[in-house]
Amino acid sequence: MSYKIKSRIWIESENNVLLGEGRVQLLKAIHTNGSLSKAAKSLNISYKKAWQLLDSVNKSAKKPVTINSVGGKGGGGAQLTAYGKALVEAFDEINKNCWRFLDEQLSRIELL
Amino acid sequence: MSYKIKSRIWIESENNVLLGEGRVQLLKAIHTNGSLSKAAKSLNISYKKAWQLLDSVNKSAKKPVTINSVGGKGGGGAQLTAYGKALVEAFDEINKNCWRFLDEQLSRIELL
DNA sequence: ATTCGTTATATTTGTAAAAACATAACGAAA
DNA sequence: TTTCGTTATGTTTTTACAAATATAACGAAT
Repeated sequence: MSYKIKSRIWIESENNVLLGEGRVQLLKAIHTNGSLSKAAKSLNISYKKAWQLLDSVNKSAKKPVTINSVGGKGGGGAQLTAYGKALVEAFDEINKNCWRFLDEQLSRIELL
Repeated sequence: MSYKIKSRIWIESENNVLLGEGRVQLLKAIHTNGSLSKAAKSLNISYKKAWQLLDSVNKSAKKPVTINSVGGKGGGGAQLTAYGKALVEAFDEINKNCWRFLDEQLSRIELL
């Protein structure tokens, strides 16, 4: 067969994106790095892009996904809320389930 | 809830895309229009882009997906092969199944 | 009060993808 | 043999998006 099926999923609210793969990756990087700027560096994206993504997520979420602090020792930082962590986990699980589902669907096709 | 989950799926072979939503849409338009140029017009894309897409599909498919004829009465035309039709149907079905599956997955999430 | 690495934001520059434009080749039919 | 609307392809222009650059504001700790 040798064909592969791929997918991209995302969750929207009123034509604003809440979560997608990039956003989830960013939230994970924030969690492990403790700041948005370090998270951006770790993903090789500009701080600005990271900030825009995070801002967009926080705006379309029902509750805050991160707590951002500015100034102070170390300059500040950002950390995931419990809600944010739960969202990340939920998204990842749906995504994995989707992959499994699609692989199974593809294997039924005899034409390829 | 009011959140919606969306997806994009595609089938690849050795990092070339065989089918995706745009390609399938194009194949359908070829089938209903009888020519690539008319199909492109109906989709509001340039002929060149349509040709490149179709070429890519035919190159990564095991068997021809369209039969293209150049010259002659009416200038020529393009039509789907039986194999092409079968691929389109298979893709559409997987896609619909995926939508159903994802909606069902989303409905399990209580956080949203 | 100075320092520091952040968050937050605006502005400019660069780049890759898309669109637009142009044109050759084709071949059945009149 | 001329005509026609195609397929097939190259070239240029435009546009959208990402990247780069710059800078203000912040506030706990020293």
